[in-house]
Amino acid sequence: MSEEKPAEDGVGNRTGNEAADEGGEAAPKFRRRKEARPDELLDAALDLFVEKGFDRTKVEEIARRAGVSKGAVYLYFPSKDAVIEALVDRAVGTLVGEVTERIRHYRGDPRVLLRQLMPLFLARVSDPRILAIPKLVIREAPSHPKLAQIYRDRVIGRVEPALTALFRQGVEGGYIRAIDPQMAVRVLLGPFLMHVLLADVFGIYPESDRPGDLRIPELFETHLTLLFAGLEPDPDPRKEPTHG
Amino acid sequence: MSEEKPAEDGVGNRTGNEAADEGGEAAPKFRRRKEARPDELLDAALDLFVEKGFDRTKVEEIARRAGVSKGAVYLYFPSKDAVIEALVDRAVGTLVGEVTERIRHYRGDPRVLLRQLMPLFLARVSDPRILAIPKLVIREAPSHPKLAQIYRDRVIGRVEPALTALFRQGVEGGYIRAIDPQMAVRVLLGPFLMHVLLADVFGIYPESDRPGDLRIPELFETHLTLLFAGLEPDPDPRKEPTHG
Amino acid sequence: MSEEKPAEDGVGNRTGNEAADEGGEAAPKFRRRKEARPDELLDAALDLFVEKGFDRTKVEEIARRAGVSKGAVYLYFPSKDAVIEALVDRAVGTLVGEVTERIRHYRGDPRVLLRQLMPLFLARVSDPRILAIPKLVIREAPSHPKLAQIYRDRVIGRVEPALTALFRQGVEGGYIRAIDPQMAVRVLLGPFLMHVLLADVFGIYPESDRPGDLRIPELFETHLTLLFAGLEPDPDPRKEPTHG
Amino acid sequence: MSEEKPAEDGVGNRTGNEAADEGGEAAPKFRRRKEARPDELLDAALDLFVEKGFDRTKVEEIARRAGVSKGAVYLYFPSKDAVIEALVDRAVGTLVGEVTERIRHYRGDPRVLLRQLMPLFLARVSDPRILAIPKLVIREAPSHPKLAQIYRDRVIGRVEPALTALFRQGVEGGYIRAIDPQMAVRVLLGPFLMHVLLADVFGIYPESDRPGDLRIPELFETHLTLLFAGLEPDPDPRKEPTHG
DNA sequence: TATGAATGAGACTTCATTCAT
DNA sequence: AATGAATGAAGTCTCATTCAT
Repeated sequence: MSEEKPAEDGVGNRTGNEAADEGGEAAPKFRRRKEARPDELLDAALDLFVEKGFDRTKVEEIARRAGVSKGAVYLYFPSKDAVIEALVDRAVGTLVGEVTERIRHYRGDPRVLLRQLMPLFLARVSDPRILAIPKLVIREAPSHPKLAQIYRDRVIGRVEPALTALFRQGVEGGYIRAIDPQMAVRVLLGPFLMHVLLADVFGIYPESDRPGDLRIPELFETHLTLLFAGLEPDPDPRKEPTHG
Repeated sequence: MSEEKPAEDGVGNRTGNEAADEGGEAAPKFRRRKEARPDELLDAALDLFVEKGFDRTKVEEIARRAGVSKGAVYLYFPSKDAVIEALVDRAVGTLVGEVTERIRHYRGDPRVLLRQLMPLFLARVSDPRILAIPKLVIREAPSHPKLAQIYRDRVIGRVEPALTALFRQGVEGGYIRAIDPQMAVRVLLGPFLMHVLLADVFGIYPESDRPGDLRIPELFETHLTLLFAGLEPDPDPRKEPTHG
Repeated sequence: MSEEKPAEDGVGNRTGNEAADEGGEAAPKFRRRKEARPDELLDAALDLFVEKGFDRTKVEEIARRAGVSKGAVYLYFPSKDAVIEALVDRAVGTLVGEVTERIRHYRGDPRVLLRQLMPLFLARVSDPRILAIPKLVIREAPSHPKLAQIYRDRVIGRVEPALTALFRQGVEGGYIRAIDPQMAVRVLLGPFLMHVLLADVFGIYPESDRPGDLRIPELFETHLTLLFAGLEPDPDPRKEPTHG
Repeated sequence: MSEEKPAEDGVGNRTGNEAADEGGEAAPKFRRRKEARPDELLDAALDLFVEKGFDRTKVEEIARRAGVSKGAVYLYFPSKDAVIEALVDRAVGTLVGEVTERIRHYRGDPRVLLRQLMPLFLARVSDPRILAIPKLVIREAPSHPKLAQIYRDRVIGRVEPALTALFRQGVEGGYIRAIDPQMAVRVLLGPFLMHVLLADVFGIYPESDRPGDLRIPELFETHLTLLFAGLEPDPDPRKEPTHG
């Protein structure tokens, strides 16, 4: 898997050129940054949408945070709706293609692949700017079906089937317990969603030395330990304990 | 646990008296229903908020759906904000007290208690009107911190610590594998959240004969099988407890 | 002049039967007070109109202060506008007839008559409930021309010409200095208006031991001393001082 | 006293640039007049407030009269209340400082100074736009205490004490009759107030060739003649006439 | 390309008035 | 006669979008 390719899981690829602005090349003092403008606007919009929601964010605020005038927004985007759509569009831009391909072609114990993919996923989940996109989509989807559609078409609709297939072949190959592959995907990903929303929506964080610390690695550890142990094929069905 | 007590888990207690109204007579015009009005309005508002979001729902729409005029809404609620707050307030009204108490006082293998509570939780999760509330809170929390606060104070803030304690004593008693109790709560509940949001936000349902079927029981089955097996203490340490 | 006749100058004749209500006669405990209702409503309305202005006073407030329901107001008055009109109408009811007649028929030094009328006028000006009416009219006249009309037709339009005539005959008879009679009326009455508005609008009261004391008698004393001395016919025109 | 300084008595300083606008060119459409807009709006608002009262004037009317759209009002004022406050604020802007200082430092017969100030005061009282402000304040004070406060702090609260002091030193210096200085201020100013309100509220004007003529000079003449004669120190107490 | 003044549809909220009870 | 729930017109204020400069 190519780690050097930026944002290949399509969750986010912020330009991150804030510091580079007047950077390397010629860089005249008042250089126009035509090409950067849309990205700066999207960055500003993302912050605000996450913070206050789409409807409560004014176009002027986006402009102000991006350092341009209200009218300038309309030079780059035909409407406010177009901004949020472009936002999600940009984030899922380079897409998850490579990873899903890798998952789809894998044959063997799913746990082995999942363990390999772990650092990548961990990195994604730990980056607030990347997490912002699905959180935004979840929140605004009802009023912006297009967002849900984009995200589904380009991210979830690809990852979910791939993971489902991964579990299915794992079951069929006898590598893991015989479970419903589709449901297993929910089990695999759900805890992270819960973890993030608990913190984001309700401010409920795990106990930690550092305030606001999500302790993502601990979640990974706990979750994968449980899941991987649970996935172990039953060596002797008669011995299986029945709880409750 | 008293199943006859309505809505004791505080997730929702809709009046459900739409048909009852003033009893058996001849449907008394459209006046003098002071008692029922607030609930009718909240029902209407819930539908609309879930469907289109708070900001996109007009007060007049709420009124129209409840069969009254715009002004009537303000006879019962001082503002539009008050409506959504009352909505969540009503839903968490009778509260989760009993269940959390039961969880908190339990001693033994957590899996046994969780299995017992399963039907109750399953019923909750399967009722769209009950699920609507947390979905609403998740969506509107950033613009209505009060909602998040109510839900945290009355529901999550009680359930989460109780479950954490449940796992903790399970670990300490040697009934289950030594995992981080807080993270285990995310693992326990996350899959349901993921399942519901996948369907709600992206329209991604598990394959099923019936369209729109969430197949909650299958999720339960898969999730608990994996989780319970995963929780099994490591057989090696000879210390293995006897479940059930 | 008959001092026993109440409110014959038409500035106000509040019922003042609040205490007498359950008074003298049979007085059953829950006696309906049909006839008193309108007056009670007007009393309540007057208080509120003076306090907050007509537009800012709600019909329900009037009703509440009068101890009845909102709907009851409409049993006695066809509209909110009708209330304020009835208010002024009632106040100018018994009218200024007698006094104006007396003024109109007087012949001689105006100062003599004015001195005689002083106690009556002083009583009027010192009663807040009576003063409330002209203050109300002044304030609401632009939006309720009818009020101004009533007050002009029944009070000012009678008093002003009478006083003008009084001064005119005083001048013609050589009793007082040759001044413009119409303007003299402004000079006669203006200081009281100024005094009252200064206190009412700006809270500017004369220095006094008692806070909120208008010290009306002192104003009378000062004003009449100056005016009466000023009215003295010039004994010797050559002696007249030239100031500035 | 510097007559060339505009509006130094703080009663009004309308811009009066209606015709000037952007200078002599071709009337630049209806845009880009940021500078003038607030004053235009205030002018429009003043007219309407005086005509119909604050509560009965719609923001859209103010806008229309100023030749802009409803929303434009909110570019310059945060609320409708702010408009009326700015109105009074503007009017009392440059303030009465100079005049009050002059009054306060004067020593001698008050009548001499008052006679000198007469043209100034006459000019103020004769200008409808200036008179509009106190009339507005009187009317709206109960619902907008801030207005009364501004006007009291900046105008009346300065002029009244100054005039009181003027009379007091006049009495102490033996220049005028021994009267209560505070009450004398009411006597001095009241007739003008009465005159103006009589015309404004009730449409009662002095007889004149020109309809709507206030005949202010005649009022001045009559009032000052009476007042100044009345203020003359009693040359021989025994000779004082006792009327009534 | 960029600005920001201006627009005006539309939302929330108020409250005089009605009317079934 | 009295109530107070209900109505809906009307008003204040917001903000996405336009466009002259």
